[in-house]
Amino acid sequence: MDVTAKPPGGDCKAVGEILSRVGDKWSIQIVVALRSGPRRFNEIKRRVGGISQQMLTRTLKTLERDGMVERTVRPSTPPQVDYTLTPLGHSLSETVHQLAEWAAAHRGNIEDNRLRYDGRQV
Amino acid sequence: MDVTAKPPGGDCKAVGEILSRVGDKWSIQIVVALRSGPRRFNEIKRRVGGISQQMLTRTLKTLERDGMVERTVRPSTPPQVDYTLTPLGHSLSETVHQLAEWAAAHRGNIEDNRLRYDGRQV
DNA sequence: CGGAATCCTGCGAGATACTG
DNA sequence: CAGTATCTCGCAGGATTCCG
Repeated sequence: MDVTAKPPGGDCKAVGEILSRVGDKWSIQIVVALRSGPRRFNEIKRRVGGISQQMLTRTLKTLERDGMVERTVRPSTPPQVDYTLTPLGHSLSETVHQLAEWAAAHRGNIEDNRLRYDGRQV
Repeated sequence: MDVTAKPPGGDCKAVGEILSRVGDKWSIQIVVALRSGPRRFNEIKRRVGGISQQMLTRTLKTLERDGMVERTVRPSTPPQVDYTLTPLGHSLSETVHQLAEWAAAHRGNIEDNRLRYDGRQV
């Protein structure tokens, strides 16, 4: 079967793929950190907070691979690298923003449900 | 600092929470499987496809805890259990649908980017 | 049929140290 | 400053078996 085709119900798998791509621990936070403009490596690290440089490097590379961010090296001493959100990255951040609003709107509700559930179960 | 308070920029963390909650391998697929109405355990298992009953049980329980699905036991022989999407679950599925559309719209783009990136790097 | 309990594995992810 | 290389560990998630 051709994967490039778009079967009627096949999108669910695509969503799953996107979600696992973007649903990892850092991708979204990095994208959000880049919304306001180009940032340098350690600048992002500081803004995200709690991320190891290992994961930052890794995640940035994946995001770059997917065309979400663009990496620009300026050969100076010390070397300076800027990361910028591409249009695709921006459009993702917009979409994620929807989810963010949903999350903000229902967070209390969910926590409430959890407390009730846990209260019952113990 | 009070975590229950809602600081202006604090939503990003909430999103992260929701994403890691919902961004796991199965939650979304289960929610989607339940959109069309109540389903029984093995029915869901069949519809989702590829999930172990272990993970199905686990994920359903978490979704129930968060108030996304409701579990209804009908004491018959053999026992019959129905899972239904709550209003909260439905609203989630709506929101996720947005993401699904984004995914569907940009999937080709992303794959393209990957191929190009991989081609360059080798 | 719908689970619970148990065991096992790989990968996500952190910490640390080294390089250019 | 901006990475790369290792090492390690926890946990998501799979397979299998047992229970009511």
